Amino acid sequence: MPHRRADVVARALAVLDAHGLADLTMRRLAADLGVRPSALYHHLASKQELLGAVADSVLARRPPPAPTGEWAADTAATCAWLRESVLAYRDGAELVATVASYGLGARAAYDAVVAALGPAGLDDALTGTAARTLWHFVLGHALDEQTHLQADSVGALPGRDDPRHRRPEPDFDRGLGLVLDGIGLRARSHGHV
Amino acid sequence: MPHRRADVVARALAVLDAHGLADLTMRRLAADLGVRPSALYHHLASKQELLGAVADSVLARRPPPAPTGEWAADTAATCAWLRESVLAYRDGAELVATVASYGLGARAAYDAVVAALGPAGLDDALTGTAARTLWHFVLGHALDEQTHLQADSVGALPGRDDPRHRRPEPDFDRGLGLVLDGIGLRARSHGHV
DNA sequence: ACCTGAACACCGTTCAAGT
DNA sequence: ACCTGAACACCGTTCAAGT
Repeated sequence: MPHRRADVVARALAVLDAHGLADLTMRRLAADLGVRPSALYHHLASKQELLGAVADSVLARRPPPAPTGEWAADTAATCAWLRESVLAYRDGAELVATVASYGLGARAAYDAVVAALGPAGLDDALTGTAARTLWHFVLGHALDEQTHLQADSVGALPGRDDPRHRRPEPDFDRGLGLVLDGIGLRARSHGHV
Repeated sequence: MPHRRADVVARALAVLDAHGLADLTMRRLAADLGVRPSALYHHLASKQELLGAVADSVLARRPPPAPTGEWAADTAATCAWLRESVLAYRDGAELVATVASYGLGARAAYDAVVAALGPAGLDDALTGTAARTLWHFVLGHALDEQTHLQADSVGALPGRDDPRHRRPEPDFDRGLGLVLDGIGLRARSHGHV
């Protein structure tokens, strides 16, 4: 039975999650679909386009939270959504960060951060700066976790190396709080609430 | 004349700067040195090791600024140094970010950020969180510039697309200020000075 | 010590041709 | 429309052998 573009992208997502970004090759994906590599180019123009579509699938698994108008809570919720979305798939953070930095996808997710930030009342340029700062923080942090770099080895204050402690949310929340407070100092209504 | 490891790494840095990270392959580097690809493995165990060494070369071009004890000024200066270091070579940000996230190098640079932050008096865990937040901000921001994504297209508030405006330092400085202020709220002496 | 030669197991992409 | 077959121009790495 013939495949459609959506089948190819869905299968690519499965390969990503099962084997990682390094093993998500056009040839392996083709083999997985029971087809020759050249057949993929009937559905997609390039591997770049495939990666963009897969990244968008990762981010479409769950929709971003609907804004309530409280910028700090909305922004925190949107960042948490982005984090959870990329952590839900193997190498999700690396994929989304790469795709976004080459402008191949993930636009809706970035726009969701900008939208959440809106009611803070920053001027356009500063809103963009704040959104990019949050974007890099969330993806960089998730990337550290997923390449696991066991989190504190990029990390590692000399002398602090407990073997297996998850250090899960607290580190993310504290870092996010840092940035949100910095934004809060510049928001229309000082003190981010 | 035979080569030494340092020659190989120096040549790799030249290839990086002239042709970009995608073209920095073992085969191309070997050809550039007038040698067969297999000869490189006499000097380096793997391409990963090469990339780690090249990243360290990028960061060794200039030493990080010496701390003065004023954490906010020192941290800003160290971030500026990191930014300038990676921007000084083609694809420098991508290289350093990748190498760091896989734990292959760039440790001294990260430690310099931690050291600058020291006098802020945060506890160890929060110092690490703050340092990683800054690290991701600086490299993510530089990456956006270098993949030029023309800066505001990860970016692009809908309706704001002037064609060719550099938007150089201000955006970086404002983003950095955001994070530094967030850190300042948690520093021993509130208000980051 | 430093390198060659030859191989292994891969890549992304194009394009004429089949059905 | 969807795919095959065959090719092109590449990858990183290993290993026996040369000097």
